Amino acid sequence: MALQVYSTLTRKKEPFHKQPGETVTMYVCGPTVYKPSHIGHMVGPVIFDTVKRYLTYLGYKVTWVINITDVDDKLIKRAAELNTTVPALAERMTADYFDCLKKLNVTGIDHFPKATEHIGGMIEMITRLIEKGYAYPAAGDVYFDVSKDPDYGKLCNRDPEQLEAGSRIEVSDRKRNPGDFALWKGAKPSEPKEAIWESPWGPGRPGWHIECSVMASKLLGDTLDIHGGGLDLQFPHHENELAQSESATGKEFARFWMHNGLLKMGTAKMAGSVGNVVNIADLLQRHSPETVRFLLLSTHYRSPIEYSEDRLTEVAKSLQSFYRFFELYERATGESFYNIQQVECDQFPIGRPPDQITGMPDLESGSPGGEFMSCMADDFNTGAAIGIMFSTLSKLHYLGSLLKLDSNPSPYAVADIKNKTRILRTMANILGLFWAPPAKAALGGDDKLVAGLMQLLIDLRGNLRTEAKGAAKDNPLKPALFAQTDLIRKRLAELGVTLEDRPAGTTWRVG
RNA sequence: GGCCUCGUCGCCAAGUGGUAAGGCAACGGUUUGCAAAACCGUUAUUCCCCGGUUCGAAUCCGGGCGAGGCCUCCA
Repeated sequence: MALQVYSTLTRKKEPFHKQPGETVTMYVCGPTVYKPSHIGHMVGPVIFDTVKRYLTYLGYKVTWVINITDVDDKLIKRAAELNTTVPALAERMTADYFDCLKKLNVTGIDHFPKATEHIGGMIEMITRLIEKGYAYPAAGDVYFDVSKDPDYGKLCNRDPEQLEAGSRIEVSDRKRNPGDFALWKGAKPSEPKEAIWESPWGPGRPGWHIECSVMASKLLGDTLDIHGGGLDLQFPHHENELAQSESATGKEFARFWMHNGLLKMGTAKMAGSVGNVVNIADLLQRHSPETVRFLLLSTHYRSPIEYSEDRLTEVAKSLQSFYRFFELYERATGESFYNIQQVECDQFPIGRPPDQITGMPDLESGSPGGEFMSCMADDFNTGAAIGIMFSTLSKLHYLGSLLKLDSNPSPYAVADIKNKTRILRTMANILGLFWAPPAKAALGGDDKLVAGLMQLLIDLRGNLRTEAKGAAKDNPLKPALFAQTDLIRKRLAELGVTLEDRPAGTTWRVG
């Protein structure tokens, strides 16, 4: 099956048709940096990071841009509240955003343009729009005239005439039509001077939508292959971006509009405006970044995801079986799962559709499963792909049992499991999962002293076990010795440490 | 009022015309000194309801009922 991508513009899946050339250009709307990031802000980045990983695996080069909106009403207001400047606040919140991305293993973003660094380009585009008759200045502001754009509303199926019916649109006698939106906002007396720029229409700052149009074309060209963002940005933000850009350039703005579903808190979406946000920094106190990323990828990207502690706990539980396998793998092979080389895909030339990637639905072939690749080719169906990954894990565990990896593996068995585990490693790489071993750190598990003490305890308990197992059946010491070994295990469990007695020796872990 | 989604096992979730993936939970069994982990097996004749199209529908169409998003800032 060749790669199919759902297009918001046509409301259906379409064969992925990029522009000529090997590079895929992708633009995703980023945050307004006035508050620390909440989990909802990470949905898009995690999804599009996975999209990039998959496309890269197929052999495309992907250039991905996320913008940083560092000037806007909310920033001005918030900076005043905190008695700081807009640039200082923006810088701090941008750093927070970057930190969150890094923690969730979102590594593929190539450029983070800032709105304030592209004011000149915005003035140019606004000027061009005025010259072409799509925009008009009005008392220090500049507005886009929606009545001049014949296909305005095509992205969201909006009729400009009906926009008048909606009474929530900002009323302004400067606008010619109710649906007109600001390209440039004249400065108000109360606004700080670091948020004011000179322009042909007087001092002010850009409207919200224009920055994306300008930065996208500046960095990626007039036509994007993929434009992404949250579902809540469809209207008016993306509709207006599209109208501006296509009016200014006369070219198609984006081949594919992809919109991710929103994170919900109970039944309502999580958003600053609703006041039900969960900060990422807080969240990561309770759950690993991997758990969070896994949750975000476990459902289809266009569906809403409900955030809940229970859900995260459940996901964390399901990850355990992967970790158990990684440990088994390391015991058996002496090598870390995290260092495995993925199965390369470079035998598949650029643009070659995934249906030509053959072989491999099971563990017998050396390339990552056709089933997995088919799921990803079907509009990046990560939920189904994760299902395949679980099945693959099961097969590997089963193989591990057959090969007796935990007691006396033959060199053949070790070689076999090493070879087949590469498939799992490859799937994980495409989804951006299992990038680093889970920390034992919670209880000091990474500490050398703790590790030493644990080994001491395990050795002493091992002596007791050996003695108990060697004792005759009717020896009264036998149950007493076992009682001691069980007590040690029980007391450690109370501390959150699990002991596991295996043929080759006892292992321990936190959790 | 307009536009747009969604409703699949106790919970989460794939599947969008060919006879219900996967995870969590639960219950049997193997293994283990006992555990833990792992393995094997069981768990939706049925996909919110009612009609229709079809040889065939969870999937398409019509009508209900229910939940949500956008139309104002929002990832």
